[in-house]
Amino acid sequence: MKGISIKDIAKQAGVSPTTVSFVLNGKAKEKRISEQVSKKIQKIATRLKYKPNQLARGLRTGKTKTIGLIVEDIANNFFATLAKVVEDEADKHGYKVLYGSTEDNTEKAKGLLEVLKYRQVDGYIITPTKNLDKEIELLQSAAKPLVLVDRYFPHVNSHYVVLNNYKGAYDATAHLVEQGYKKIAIVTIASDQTQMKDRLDGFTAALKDHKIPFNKSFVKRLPFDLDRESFNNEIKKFLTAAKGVDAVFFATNYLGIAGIETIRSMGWEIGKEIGLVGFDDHDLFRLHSPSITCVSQPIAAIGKSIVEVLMKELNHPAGAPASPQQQVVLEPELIIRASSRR
Amino acid sequence: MKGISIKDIAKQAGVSPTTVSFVLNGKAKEKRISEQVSKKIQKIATRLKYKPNQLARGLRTGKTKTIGLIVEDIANNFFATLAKVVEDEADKHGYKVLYGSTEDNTEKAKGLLEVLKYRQVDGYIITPTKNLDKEIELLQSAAKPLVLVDRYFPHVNSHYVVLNNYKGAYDATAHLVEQGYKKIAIVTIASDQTQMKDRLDGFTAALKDHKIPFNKSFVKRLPFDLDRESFNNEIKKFLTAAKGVDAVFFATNYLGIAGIETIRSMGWEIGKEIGLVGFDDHDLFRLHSPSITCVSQPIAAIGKSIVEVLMKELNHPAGAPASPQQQVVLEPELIIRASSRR
DNA sequence: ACGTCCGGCTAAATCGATGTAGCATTTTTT
DNA sequence: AAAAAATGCTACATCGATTTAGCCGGACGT
Repeated sequence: MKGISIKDIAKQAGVSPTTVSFVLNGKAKEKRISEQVSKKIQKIATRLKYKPNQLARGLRTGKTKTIGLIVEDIANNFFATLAKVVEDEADKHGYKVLYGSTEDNTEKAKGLLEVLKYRQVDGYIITPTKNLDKEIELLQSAAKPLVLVDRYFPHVNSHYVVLNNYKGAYDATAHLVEQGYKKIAIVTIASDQTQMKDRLDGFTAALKDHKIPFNKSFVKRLPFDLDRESFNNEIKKFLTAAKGVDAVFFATNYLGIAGIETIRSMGWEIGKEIGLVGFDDHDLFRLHSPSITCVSQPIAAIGKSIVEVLMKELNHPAGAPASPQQQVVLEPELIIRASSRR
Repeated sequence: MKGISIKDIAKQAGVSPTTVSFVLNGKAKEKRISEQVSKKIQKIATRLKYKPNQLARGLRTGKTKTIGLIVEDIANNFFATLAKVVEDEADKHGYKVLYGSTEDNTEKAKGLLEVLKYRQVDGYIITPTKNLDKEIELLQSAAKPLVLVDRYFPHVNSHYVVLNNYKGAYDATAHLVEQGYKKIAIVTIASDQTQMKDRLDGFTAALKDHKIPFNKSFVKRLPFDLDRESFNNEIKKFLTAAKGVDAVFFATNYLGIAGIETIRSMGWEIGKEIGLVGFDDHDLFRLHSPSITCVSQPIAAIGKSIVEVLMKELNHPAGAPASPQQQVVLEPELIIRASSRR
C-alpha cells in the first residue's frame, strides 16, 4: 500500500504535478488554472482519497501541523484531562499532538524539547520545570510559537495560561478561617515555581488578613519525586509535629490524596478533628466521606485558552510585527464540601 | 534557527554529504570510510550538535520512529496511566507517540487512523471500537505493525494484549457469592466487544458454577456515551427495579464511580445493605468509606507487553517470514476490600 | 505585420537524508 | 607489466509536495 501521491493524480488527469498542487491548495484562481482542469483534478483527488504526505509537505514548507505538549505527568488526572481538551481543540485546527511527561525533571524536559524540535513541531505547549527558562528563551529567539501552562517564569515575557493560584489558595485558607479553624497548616511541594509560590503566598496572605499568626512549623514543603508511601510518611511526621493543628490545606491533588490517606491512618476524623482542603477536583474528593473541599481549576477553559493563544501565534504571518505576549490568568472555584465545615 | 544539516557538516569536514551520512549511520566500516575522516566527521557532528531532520529521513526511509496510540479516552485513569507506560517504553526504543481518543466512536477512530496514516506512523497501538475490524484488516494487509489493546476481534488474527476479563469478572462474582450474597446484579456497557462480553460471561459463569439462578432483570447494559448524570439516573432506575438485589458488580471504572455515587444517593449502605465490586483500581476505590473491592489490571505489564510486541514487529526485516500473531492475556488481581465483605 | 499581454499551464529546483552505482587511485595477483 | 582487486570516497537519483520562473500560443493594439 504505497499511498496516493500527487503524481498519480497528475497522471490520471493528464496534467503536471504542479497543476495538481495548485488546485489542491486552493490556488487555482490565483494561478489561473481553468475551471475544467480544476474540477477534474478535484474529482480525481476525491475518488482516489488523496491525502498529502505530511512528511514531504513538512519538509518543504517547514510546517508539520503538529504541536508538542509537555506536561508534568500525563497519568495525573489534571494533566490527562487537560491533554484531552488540548487534543480536541488542536484537532479543530487540523493539528495533532505529540506529548511527553517531564516528571518535573528538568533533564527530562530538555530531552523532550530536543526530540520535539527535531521532529519539527510547529508549536509548543509547555508545563515548564524549574530551570527551563533558558530553553524557553532559546525557543522564543528562534521564533517558535510557544505557550506555557500551569506556571511561568516571571522574568520571561512569554505567552502563558495559568490559574490564579494565589486566589485559589487565599480563598481556601480564608474559608477555613471563616469556619473557625485557627491553626491551619499547608502541605505543598518544595518548588519555587510560580504555581507553588503563589499557592503558598495566597495561604500566608489569607492568614495575615485574618490576623492569624504565621507559624513556620505549620508549613511543610515536600519534594515532588516521592512515592506514595514516602508522601504518607512525611505528612504523618509533619502533622504529628505540628502541635494543635486543626486544619490542613494540601496544595496539589496528589498531596491531597496522600493527605486523606495519612490522616485517616492516624485516626483523626476529617471535618471534625481536622479541616481539610485539597487542590483540583477529583472523583475521590467528591465521593469521599466526608466529601473534600477543594480549589477547582477550569480545565476546559484552560485548554481552550492555551490552544487559542497558540493558534493565534501559529497563524501569525512571518513578517508581521510580533503581537504582545498573552498572559491569561483564569479564576479558580472553591468547591465547599464537608471536610472543611464545622 | 535553521538547524544543522548534513551538508553543513560535509562542508566543514571537506567531504561529501554521502560520506557524512555513512559515518553517522554507523556504516563507516561497511562503506570503507577511513578512521581519520570518520572521526573528524563524528567530532564535527558532536560539536554542531547535529540531529537528523526526522521529516527528511522519514520521507526517504519511510520510517518516522513514531507510533500511533489510539485509546478510548485519555482522560480516563486507566488509559492515561497506560499511555504513560507506553510513552516511557516507546521512548526506550527511540519512538515517540502520537495519540488520540476515540470516545468509543467508530467514526472518530477511523478519523484518527486516517490522520495517523498520512502522518506515516510506523506502527499502531489501538483500542478498537465496535466496527473497526475492517480497518484493522486493511492495516494488516498493508503490513503495518499493529497491536490491539484492551479488546480484540475474535475473527481477526492480530497481535493483541488484553486482560483476562473473563477471570476478572468470574473472580469478582465468585467472591461475592462466597461472601454470602445471593442476588447479584451487574451493570455493564452495552457493547459486544470482547472486553465487555468476557466480563459478562465471567459473571454469568460464576453464578452458574455456584448454582445461583440467572435473572435477566439483574443485568443492566448501558450505552457508553452517557454523561455522569445519565449514568446515575439509569443505575438508580435499574437498582430500584431489581427487587431484592444484594450486591452489584460494576464492569468498568467509571460505572463503579457512578454506582457508588448513585447507591449512596439512594441511601443504601455499601458493604452492608449492598455489596459492591468495581473494575480497575482507583484512588477513590482505595480511600472510599467503605473501601471498594475491585478487579485490578496490571497496567504496567500491559503497557510493557504492548510495546514489546509492537517493537518485535517493527524490527521485523521486510522480507522475513511473518512471525505468528502474539496474543497476550494478562491476569487480573482481585483486590478485596470492605465493600464486598460481610 | 509585429510587438505586447495574458491566460493556462509546466519544468525544474528545493527541503534533508539516504543509498546505489561508480570513479579514481592504490595495492595485489599472476 | 598488465590485469584484477581492493580502497576511499562521491555524483546523483530518490522520497512527495511546494513554488519560482518561465514557456507557448492566441488575442489585442497600432
